[in-house]
Amino acid sequence: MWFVVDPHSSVPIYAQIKEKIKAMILNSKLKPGDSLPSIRTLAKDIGVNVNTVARAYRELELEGIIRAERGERYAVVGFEDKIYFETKERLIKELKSVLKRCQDLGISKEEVLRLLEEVYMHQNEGGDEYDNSKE
Amino acid sequence: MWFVVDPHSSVPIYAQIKEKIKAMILNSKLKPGDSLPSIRTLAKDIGVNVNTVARAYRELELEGIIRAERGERYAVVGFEDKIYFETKERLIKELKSVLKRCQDLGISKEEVLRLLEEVYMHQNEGGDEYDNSKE
Amino acid sequence: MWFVVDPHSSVPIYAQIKEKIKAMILNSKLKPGDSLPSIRTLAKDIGVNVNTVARAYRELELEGIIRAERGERYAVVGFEDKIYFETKERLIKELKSVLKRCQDLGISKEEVLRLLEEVYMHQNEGGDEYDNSKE
Amino acid sequence: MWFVVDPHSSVPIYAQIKEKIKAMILNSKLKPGDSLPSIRTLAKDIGVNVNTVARAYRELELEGIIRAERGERYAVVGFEDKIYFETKERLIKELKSVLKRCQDLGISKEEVLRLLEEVYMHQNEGGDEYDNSKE
DNA sequence: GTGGTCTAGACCACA
DNA sequence: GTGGTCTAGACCACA
Repeated sequence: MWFVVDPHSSVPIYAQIKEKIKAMILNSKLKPGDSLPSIRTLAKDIGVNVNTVARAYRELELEGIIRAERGERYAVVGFEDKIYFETKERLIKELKSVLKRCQDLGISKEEVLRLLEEVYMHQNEGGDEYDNSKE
Repeated sequence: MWFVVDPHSSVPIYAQIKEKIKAMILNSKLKPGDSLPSIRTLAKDIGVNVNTVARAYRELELEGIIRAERGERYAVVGFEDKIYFETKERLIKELKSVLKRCQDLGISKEEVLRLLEEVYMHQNEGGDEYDNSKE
Repeated sequence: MWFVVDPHSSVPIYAQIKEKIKAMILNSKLKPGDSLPSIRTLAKDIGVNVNTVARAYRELELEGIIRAERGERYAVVGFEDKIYFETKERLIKELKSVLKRCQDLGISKEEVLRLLEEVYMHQNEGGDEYDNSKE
Repeated sequence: MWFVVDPHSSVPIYAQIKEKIKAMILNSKLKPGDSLPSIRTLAKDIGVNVNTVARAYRELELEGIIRAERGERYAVVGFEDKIYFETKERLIKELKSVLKRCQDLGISKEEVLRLLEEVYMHQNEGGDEYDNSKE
C-alpha cells in the first residue's frame, strides 16, 4: 500500500493506521466496496507486526467502517457521518490543545500561520506520509 | 499554584507540568531566583500524584531550568536559549504533525484559521488552563 | 438442494452443512442409497465456496455417513448409532453451556421456556433455515 | 479472582472474560465504583496471558462498562441498558440457533426441558464456572 | 506497583 | 491464500 507510519510518534501505530485509512476514505482514495490489502500484506508493506495491523482493522470493523467476511478480504463499508464527526472532533480538540501550548511557549500567531500555509500548500498530492517532519 | 492539568490529555501529566513552568518563565511569571512550590504542595494543589510532580522537577533540573536547594526547595534558574529553542522546535514538530492530520481528515484551512484566531484572541489573560476544550 | 446456511453464525459453515445433512438423514429426507448433490452443485446452490462443501463431505465420509462413488457422486450410507449419539452429545454440551451463559446474564427460565416453545412449535415444516433470527 | 475460563470452548477466551464480568455486574457481585483485579493479577489467576485479559478490559472500556485512569486500576462504571440489551439479544439469538439445531437433530422438547431445569436449579450459588461440562 | 503497545511466532479455522 | 486468537516477553509511561 501507500502510506508511511511513524514508529517514534506518540500516536500509537495502530491508531495511525486507523486514521490513515479513514483519511483515504474521505479522500475517495478508498471507496465503499474497495478491498483493503490483507493484514499480512499491509504489515509487510509498512514494516510493522501483523498484530498491529490486525488491531487497527479489528477496531475499524467495530466502528463499522470496514468489514470482513469469513476467509475473505476486508472491504470498505463507508464512513458514517457520526463516526466521521467524532473522529474530526477528537482531532480538533488535539489541535486546539497544541495551539494553546504554542501560545504559552511564546510561538507567535504569524509563525503558526506560516506553518499552516506550508502544510496546506501541498495539496495532498502525496499525502501519503504520516509525519515526515520526524527523523 | 496557578495552573491546571488535564488528566485525559494524551500529553503526560509530568510533561504538561514541565511545559507550564517553562511557559511561566517565558511569561516572567516566574523569574530567576524565585522559588517553586514544594513537590508535595504542588501535587496537592493540582491534584496529581507526588511522583508525577517529582518527575517533572527532576527533568527540569536536568535541563538546568530549576535547581534543588536545601530542604525540598526548588528555585528557578532560568531558561537557556538553547533549551528554549529545543523545546520550541519539538512543539513545532508536533503542531506540524497535527496540522497534516487535519488536512488528511479534510479539515479546511479556514477552519484551522478560525481555531487559531480563537485561541490567540485570549491574550493569555488566564493562560492557566491546559486544554479547556475538554469537559 | 434444500437448505440455508448462515454465513454470520459463529458455527463454521462446513459444520452447518454437516449437521444439516445428518438432520436430513434422521428426518428420512435422505435415505441410505440416495445420492447427494455434487460438491459443485451444492456449493452453487447454497452460495458457499466449493472447498467448504468439499470439507463437509470429506468429514462426513470419514464418519462413515456418506460414501464417495465414481465421478464426483456421493451417496448416503446411513447414520450409525454411535456417531449419532456422539453428535447429539456434543450438541447437548453446547446447549448446556449456552443455557449457563443465559442464566449468568440474568435471562429468566420463563424466557428460555418461551423460546423453547416457539422453536419447537414449528414442527420442522420447513426446517430449512439455519438461524432465521438474523437479518 | 473468581471465575474459570474454558480454553477449549469455541468462544474466545477474551470474550468469555468480557461476558463473565458483565454477568458479575448484573449479579451485583461487582458494583459501580468497584475496582477490578489488575490485568496481571487476573491473568495469573485464571491462567491466561496478560494480553488476553488486556484485550477483554480494553473492549469493555470501549463499551463504556469499565474505565481506567492513568496508572490506576480499572473500575466498574456500570452497564448501560443499551449495551445490556445488545448483549442479551446476541445471546438469545445464539440460544435460538442452538435450540433449532437440537430440534433438527431430533432432541426432544422434554430432553431440553430437563437440561433447562438442571442448569437453572443451581441458583447460581457457584455460578463461577464458565462451562464445566467440558473436560 | 499499574496499564499500553508492540513484536515474533505459533496454531487454528476458513475458502 | 485469508483472518482470528493466543502466548511469551520486551519496553515504555505513569503513579
